[in-house]
Amino acid sequence: MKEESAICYTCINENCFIKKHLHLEQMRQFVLKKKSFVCKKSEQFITEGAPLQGLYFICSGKVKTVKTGINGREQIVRLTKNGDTIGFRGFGTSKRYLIGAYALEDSVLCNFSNETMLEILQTVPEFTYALMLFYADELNKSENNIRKIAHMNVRERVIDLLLYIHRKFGQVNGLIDIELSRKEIADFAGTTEEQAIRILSSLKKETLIKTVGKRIGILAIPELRTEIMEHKYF
DNA sequence: TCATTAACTGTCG
DNA sequence: CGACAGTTAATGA
Repeated sequence: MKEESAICYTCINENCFIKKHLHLEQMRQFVLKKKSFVCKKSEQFITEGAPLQGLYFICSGKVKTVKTGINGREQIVRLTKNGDTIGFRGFGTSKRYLIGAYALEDSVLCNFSNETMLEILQTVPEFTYALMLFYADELNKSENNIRKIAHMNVRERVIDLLLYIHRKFGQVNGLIDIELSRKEIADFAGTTEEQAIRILSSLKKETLIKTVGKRIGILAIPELRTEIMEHKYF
């Protein structure tokens, strides 16, 4: 990728952490140190346990982050899209990445080195404060996820995932705008591919969703939502 | 055309 | 609910 096209000042990702603080002139020196590159679909750009190489920001595309379990089964930790940040969990404390990351489609990634991140955090308080809020929010989400995994059955977890990707990636022409294999759906819901397929099939029979190849469209959001409603509070 | 891959189904423990 | 076997459809050397 030409470094030029990924210069932050012309970037369209208004929700990107870097972009949001670009009005501060102190940021200019740091942005220039950024490295951008392309990661093709299904390629891995962070290896679990590899030494930290700073933070990644998604300029365009979609990415999944995973943790590998004991039996070689993968657990998808997050699904992320352009504007999102990756690799922040091990940042600062751990010397190694705690997750692996794969591109779900051809993606452009921006990377800031550990040193550059440190400099930004020490010289731009607005950025540091925003990042702290971000961490707090992420912590809250992850605690919610623990509860989900503990109390929801497989069907409910799949439904929860469908509603989540529907909200996060949106629906185009009646189909959710992300391509996940059935295996990946299973990895996110913490189950096996076959189980995930069965649940999708029954949801389809109940005309709550529809499928076109890999793509999934949600037909009855309220019905699906009520099914997992009881897990949202107590 | 053959081989590979992914979605899907049936069944058993 | 997970694991294994087996079918089907699409894709591509």
